[in-house]
Amino acid sequence: MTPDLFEFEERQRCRKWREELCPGAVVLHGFAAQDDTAIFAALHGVTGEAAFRHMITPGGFRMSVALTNCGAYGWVSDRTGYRYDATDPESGKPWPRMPGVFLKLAQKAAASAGFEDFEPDACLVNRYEPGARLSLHQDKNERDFGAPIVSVSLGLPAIFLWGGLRREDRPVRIPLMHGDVMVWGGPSRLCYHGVLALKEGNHPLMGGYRINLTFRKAT
DNA sequence: AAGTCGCC
DNA sequence: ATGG
Repeated sequence: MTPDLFEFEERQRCRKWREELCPGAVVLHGFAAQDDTAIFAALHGVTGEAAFRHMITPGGFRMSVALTNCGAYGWVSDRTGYRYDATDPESGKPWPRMPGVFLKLAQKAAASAGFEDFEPDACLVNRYEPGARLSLHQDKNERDFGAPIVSVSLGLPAIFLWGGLRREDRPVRIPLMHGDVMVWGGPSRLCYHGVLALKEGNHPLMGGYRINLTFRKAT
């Protein structure tokens, strides 16, 4: 198959995905770029209180992505399962409070995508190093799927995988760069998604990492 | 179960 | 290298 034909078919698939599989998902290119130094400073505050760690999946595997949380609730995984917890299992203390710059950014992005009054109570902070990946999954540990998901990309670029509502739906590849924000909710709230293994690189602000902030209403 | 592997 |  020629590259042109491949690109044409990929475009067709993207259109089908937008219109049929995941309506309501939005990519806001560069939306967070202007705030990146403030976000970076706030991030240091959060990770100083609750360090990145590699959680264990119920299957007993170590996740390649390191994560921590801020906000009233944090997403945790161990051999017993996935859940939201108000305390950090590493320290027994509450998660760091959600920085104002995080909350405002999430609310502004949600509103831009048509979701007014987004009140996230959980912010997952994912750190990808080269080789780290996230296989296809749904965000479904939240109590109420009425609220959207807001996902902020910082640092090294990554290829995001956007699937449909069924695991068998072949994902579309979406390149995400520093400052890009994705919002999905409504009919696309439970779409499968993942991230391909991160490539090596250097970013002026984030160095050799990709940081992803994911805002959710957990309760 | 948000993982990894071997095989094709 | 990629994907089932």
